[in-house]
Amino acid sequence: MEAVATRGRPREFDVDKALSAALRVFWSKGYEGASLTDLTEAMGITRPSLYAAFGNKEALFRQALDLYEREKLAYVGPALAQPTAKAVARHLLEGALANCTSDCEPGGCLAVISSTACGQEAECIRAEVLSRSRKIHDLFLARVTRAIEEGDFNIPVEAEAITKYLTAVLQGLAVQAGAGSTREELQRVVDTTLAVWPGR
Amino acid sequence: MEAVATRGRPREFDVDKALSAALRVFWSKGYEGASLTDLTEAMGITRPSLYAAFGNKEALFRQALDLYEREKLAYVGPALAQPTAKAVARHLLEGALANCTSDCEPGGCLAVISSTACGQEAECIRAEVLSRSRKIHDLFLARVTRAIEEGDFNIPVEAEAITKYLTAVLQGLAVQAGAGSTREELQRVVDTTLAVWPGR
DNA sequence: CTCATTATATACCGCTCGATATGGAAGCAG
DNA sequence: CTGCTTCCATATCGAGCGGTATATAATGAG
Repeated sequence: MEAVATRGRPREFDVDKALSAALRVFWSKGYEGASLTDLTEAMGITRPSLYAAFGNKEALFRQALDLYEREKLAYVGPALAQPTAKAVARHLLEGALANCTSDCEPGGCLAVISSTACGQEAECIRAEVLSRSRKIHDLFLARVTRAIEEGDFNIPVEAEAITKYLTAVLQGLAVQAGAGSTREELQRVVDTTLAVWPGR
Repeated sequence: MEAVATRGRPREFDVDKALSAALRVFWSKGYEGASLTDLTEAMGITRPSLYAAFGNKEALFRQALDLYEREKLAYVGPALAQPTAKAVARHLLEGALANCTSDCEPGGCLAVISSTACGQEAECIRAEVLSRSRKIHDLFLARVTRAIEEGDFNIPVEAEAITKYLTAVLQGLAVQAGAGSTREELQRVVDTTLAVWPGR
């Protein structure tokens, strides 16, 4: 894609590692809460290096968001491939729980953190995150629609309603994880959600 | 409580109305997202007047939080006084829904917005909000404990688990309301939660 | 009236923000 | 080696932040 420079001084840092470090900062502090000083210190590089490699703060965030979707939200695809609605729900809940309560990563969910209101500087960031969340929502909605046709539910449900219901639980998990709840406590929330799940 | 000044120039603005306006700004932009310029413009007063009347930005936020609890979270008390766990849940869900999707108020929940991660300037604000949230949580937990003793559930449940489960749904409602979901969509989430509720 | 007291209005403070200009160090082509 | 390119380090930019000093206007006490 991008031509490798054959001349000039080579980079002294690993772009992937730096982006990973930036992701962790955004994840724990949000877009506006993460200052360039926070970012450069965590990434181990200087400001000009950051701007040369990633463009600016907003572009860096988008690339961090790409990384987040690619690595941390990888569980969504296999979860949607489960054979029943309840199995889908279980995999989504367990995946979100693992993602939100990792020992070596920040608590909570980057998307939930970044989509809560903040200053107007972050409005376009908010829009970007909401747009990406909607895409995942639509995939989930299609899966639930199929599950209804396949008779996975034992009560009458609307696809949109059950989709947004489980999304709400997942978002609540993220909020509580960010607020400091332990994995054991959140595991019980997951178990409860599955215990009341209306179908197979 | 406070002695009325008998001398000096009288105030030209209504303190309660100004605080109400400040609450709306914090509610829609969060603590750090709300600048003093945003606040003073919405309140219709100047900076020195704000500092004379409320102390500083943090003190203003705490007073706005008091107002929020007193007026916008007033539904919690009556909800917990309902006779069955399901009625409690219904009143909490409907109250939260009304609070999060009012036509004349910002979307979402001030507590959820303020407890999501941001810069370190807001750390003590976060702690304050989390502390207050825990108090409400404890009231709710005690009510659920009583409901279990009274046989309101038709599956085996732990009080802490069901409490945090419903809290998660409520928080998810707030996140979705802040993200722009309509009241009709969120009403269906409420209905779904009640439809799968395990007991009376 | 005068005087003390309090509120408002304007301008400004130091600080941090995101973003850059500048100069030198490090590499490859010839 | 020279010449060119790219990266790193330092210092700095203008803007906005929370907060305030100062001066003026408006009231009641005497």
